[in-house]
Order: sequence, then C-alpha cells, then structure tokens
Amino acid sequence: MARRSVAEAQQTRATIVERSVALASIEGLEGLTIGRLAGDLRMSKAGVLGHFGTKEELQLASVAEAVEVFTREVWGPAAEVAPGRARLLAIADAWLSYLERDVFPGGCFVTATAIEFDDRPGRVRDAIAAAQGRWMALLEAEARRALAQGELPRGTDPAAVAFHLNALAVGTNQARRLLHDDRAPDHAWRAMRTLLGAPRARRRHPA
Amino acid sequence: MARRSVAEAQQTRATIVERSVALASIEGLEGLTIGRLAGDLRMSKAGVLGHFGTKEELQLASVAEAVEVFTREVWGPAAEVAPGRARLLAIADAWLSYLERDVFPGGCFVTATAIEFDDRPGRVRDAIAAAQGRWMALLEAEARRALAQGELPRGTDPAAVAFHLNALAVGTNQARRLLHDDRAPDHAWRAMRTLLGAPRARRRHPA
DNA sequence: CGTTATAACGACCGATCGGTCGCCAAGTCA
DNA sequence: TGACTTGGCGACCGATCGGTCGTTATAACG
Repeated sequence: MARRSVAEAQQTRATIVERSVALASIEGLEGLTIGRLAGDLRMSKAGVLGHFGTKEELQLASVAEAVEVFTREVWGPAAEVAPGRARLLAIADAWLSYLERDVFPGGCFVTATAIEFDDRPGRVRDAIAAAQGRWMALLEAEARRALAQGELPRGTDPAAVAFHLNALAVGTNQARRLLHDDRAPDHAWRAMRTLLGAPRARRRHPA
Repeated sequence: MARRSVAEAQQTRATIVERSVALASIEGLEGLTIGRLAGDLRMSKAGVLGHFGTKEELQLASVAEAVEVFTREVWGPAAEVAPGRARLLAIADAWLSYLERDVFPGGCFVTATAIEFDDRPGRVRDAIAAAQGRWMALLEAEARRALAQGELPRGTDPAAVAFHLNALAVGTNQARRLLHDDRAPDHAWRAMRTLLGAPRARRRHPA
C-alpha cells in the first residue's frame, strides 16, 4: 500500500488504537505485541509502529481510548441524572450494564491493566492510576453531595462509599470473567442498592 | 556446580517455586521469564527448567504453592474458630491482614493471575479457576451454616455473601496496589462487619 | 505541472524468548 | 571400589520481540 490522505491516516490510527484496546483487554497491555496487532490488522509492524514511535506510546494511547470508552459508557448516562444519590444509582446501573455487555472483549480494560501495571513504574502506570484516582474522586464527590442532601445516613464516609462501589464492580468483573458466574451482577446490584439505601426490587435486566 | 543430594534437589525445587511465586505476583505469571528467574537465583536456565520440563509446569507449581500460602494465611487462623458467623469474621480479619502484610510482594497472587489468565484457556487457567471456585464455595458454605444457625437475617443469600466478601477483598487489593490507599482495609473491614451483622468498633491493626 | 511531505512497506537489527542437547561431577548403591 | 543415576551447566536452536532504515507511492501544495 501507499500513503493515504490525512483524514484516512487518522482513521487508520484510530482503528489501530481500537483494536489494541480490544486485544489488550484479553492479553494484557504488555502481553500484546506489535507483530500480533499488525497481523490482526493486515498491516506491517512498521506501519503500525509508525503512528506511535514506541510501544509505550501505543499503550498510552490505548489507555486514553479505554478511559474514554468507560467514561462514555458509565458516566455518560449518569451525567444527565440529578447529582447525589440518584446519580450514584444511575452510575451503578450503567457500570453493571457495561460489565454485562462485555464492552471490552476481555473484561474491564482498566481493572485488567491496573493489576498488570500496579508494580511497574512508568508513564503507563501513572496514566492508569490517574484515571482510577479521578474516577474514585468523582464517586466520592457524588457521595458527599448525596450526604449533604441528606440522602445518606449521617456519619457515612463518602470515601468508603466510593471504595465499596468500586470493590463490587471489580468483584463482578472477576466473578464473571474467571468463574463465568452470571449471578454476580445481580449480587452486586443488590449490594449497591443496599449501600445507597435504595429499594432492592427485582432488577431490570438490560436487553 | 554439580549434582546435590536428593534432599537438596527438592530444596532447590522449592526455592525455585518460592521465588517464582514472588516474581509472578509482581510481573505476572506469563510475564515472568525463565531467564529472569534463573538469573535471580544465580542458576542457569536449563538448571531451572530441568525441574519442571516446561514453563507451563512451572506455572502450575507456582499456582499450587500460592494457593497453599493463601490457605495457610487466611483459612489457617479461621479453621480454629467455631463454624458460622464467627468463622466468617475470622476469615475477614485474616484476609485483610494477609493483604496488608503484603505476603506476596506484588499483591494477592491469585487475584493478579486470575485476571491475567481469565481469557487464556489452558491448564493454568483451569487451576486458578478451580482454586477460586473452591474458595468461593467454602465461603458460601460457611455463610449457609451461619444462616442455619440464625446468625444472619432470614432470606440472606449465602452466595451473595460469598461474592460480597470476595469483592471487598479484591477491591482492597486494587486500592492498595494501584492507588496506595491505606484506608482501603479499614473500609473493607467495616463493610465486612456490616455485611455479617457484627459490631463495627474500631479495628485493631495488625502488628 | 513539479516539488515536497508522509503513510505504509519489506528487510533487517540485536536481544531475548522457551526449549533441547550433551556433558560432567557427585551422590547412591551393589 | 566401580557402575549407575541424576542435578545442574554451557552452548545452542528457531522463533519472536521492539525497533530502525531506506524505499515507494501518493496526497497536498506551489
């Protein structure tokens, strides 16, 4: 092949990142190799790497893309809901739906790469930790808002609420991916509703 | 070097597995390489591999060793306590202590390898899934016992209790490893106590 | 049109991967 | 003691890793 237009080149880059995220969610961000990715896209290694320079840059681009997808999937629907407990409940629903629909083929990208890189200092780890930290801070802020609005019991620790919601999500991811336990989302849903003091009627399953 | 006695050879093998588990908890079970492990032990690659034949056998031996350590650390102390809720509370304490003491240098070995291998069919994945499944079944059985003894509210789902405890543990592991959040074990402890209907007085920190 | 910039390629680099092979030294045992 | 067994070693294998380089074809621009 030869050179494509600028617009096509950007499209190529986006395609590479998209595929990289999908593969990395399965094989890990380090386990993914340029050659494998290139073969999958019917491109040469040089053609793939030319867009990023180094594997680390490709990894950083993949993390950024995955965070964007997660944000769109989980925060997107909840952003339209009133702040406070209602929004936390919307986040809970969107989060579990995101996990159940297997938005990434290998399970939650952030959870997988977080564990893979938690002991590997570097820019990739920093990017993952920053994203996770921002998300936890967002949850905590929303819990604090709910508390201020009297929607949570006095004395509730907003940081503990954020921790608890995240734990139930990563627990759901693990139970589904490793043990193929499809009851996990229901367990998590009920636990999240209880945590937020909401009724635990039967959950409406996503289509 | 040359041949050692049979007893020494078994000791060598145990040393290799021990080191393999430690390294794998940091770099992952696949990311760990024979050469790296051999260099770390001041042995040749052939000397290391001779004990196992293939990398997969070394991985299986590492999983078995890690499961043994986890069982000794978490189940060991709880086994002496009366079955039911008391034992679940003992498991909760031992589990969080196990995480806080960083028994494996890279965080919980099982959690890390579970996410690494959840999409890689094979004997290693099977071994990890079997161990995790056994542990969840054990938790569920203990919860069922507690329920039968009237120590948990009627209508409680034992499987949900097991799921919830595990979720809080893996959430603790993630928060500590990635975000260096030392409050996580306290959050998890309070949540576990609440889940099991136990008082939430201040937690005694392990030495 | 001619010039320039560049996406993508094939060939190739040194390093490292998991794994094999033959050898040797020392423990084991008749 | 001498035959046998075996843990561990060094050398080496083909494959693959991340990455470089020079070339080519074409879009973009004067």
